[in-house]
Amino acid sequence: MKIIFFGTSNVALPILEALSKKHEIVAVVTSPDAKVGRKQELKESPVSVLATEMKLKLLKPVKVKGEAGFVEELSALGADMFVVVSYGKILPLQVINLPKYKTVNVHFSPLPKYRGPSPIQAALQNGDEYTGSSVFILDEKVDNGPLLSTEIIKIDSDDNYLTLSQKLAYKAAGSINQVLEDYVTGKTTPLPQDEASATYTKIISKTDGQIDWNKSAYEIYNQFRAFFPWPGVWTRWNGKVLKIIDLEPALKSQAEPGSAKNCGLVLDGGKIACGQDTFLWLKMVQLEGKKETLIQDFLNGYSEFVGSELK
RNA sequence: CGCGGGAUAGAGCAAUUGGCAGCUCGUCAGGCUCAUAACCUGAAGGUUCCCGGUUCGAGUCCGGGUCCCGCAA
Repeated sequence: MKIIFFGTSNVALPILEALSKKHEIVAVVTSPDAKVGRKQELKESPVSVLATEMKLKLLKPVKVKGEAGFVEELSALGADMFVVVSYGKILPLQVINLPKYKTVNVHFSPLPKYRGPSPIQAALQNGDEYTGSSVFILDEKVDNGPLLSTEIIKIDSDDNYLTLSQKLAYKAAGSINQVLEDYVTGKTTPLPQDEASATYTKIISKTDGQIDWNKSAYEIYNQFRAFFPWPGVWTRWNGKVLKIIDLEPALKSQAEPGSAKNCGLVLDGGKIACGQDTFLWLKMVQLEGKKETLIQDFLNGYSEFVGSELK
């Protein structure tokens, strides 16, 4: 089958590789190179790097809709199916319906749960034990089309965005060819999603990383897992931003009933009082303008840290 | 030239108007202890990022350079 692959981030990579083993990838569409970092250097997307390595035809439209001649170019490639994984842009119907077998999307949640741009983060942040990946046929609404397959995987208690997205990506890559084959041969019937149980996620922004110390240590830990490595979690100390690079909820036996009235209070050893009489240990932090620092070193340098309050 | 913070002992940080470069931890030696990441005593460890300037005297003031980081994007 001739396939055009749409993808941008790391999670798309294993699936592109898997597809290329069974099918002819006539083109890869990815987001344009973006300026990144303090020096504003242009950086190509992970999918762009892989596609270049694989010597695949690469397209980087700024806009899918408005770009002159883009739809015609796609059409001319004569693909049988489009496959979309974490592309980052919404495709118009005009594009979706071009190929014979339409456009298939891999979404990293058990749809209709967690539709939208941050399903992996949402599962972690909510402390879910299970999540999954879904393959469905795109329609005009976001993550709304009929399902071809859903796979469930367990979330480990120490999984973060990085590890979980890897697991999901490889799991999906392992079955994608079978799912597509069953689809084109008519072995599976696309199943409409249950609209009533749909939930939605939103785009993650930097401000989502700010810690609310009134939440329990476990909620904060889940926030930390969900936003690792980006945007990370942070708080304020002495009016400065303090990034929390690593943290760990304290065991119940380390709790000190009654002392958690001041949420955000720093106790000995870098233990922080959180909501619901819980505590967490800071393990590595970074003050704005400074480097990442082990909490022991940080405490050695800033003797006034213990007893102060994080906001 | 987008905005801003920083570079001082192995690590993390101080150092007042320019005046012998300190603190906590670590390291080493000794002591105490059944024992310990505990406690006591002592020691080693510095080209204060680099180059130049001002000064009797510069970590500190001035000029230039290198590197690191936060924000924004």
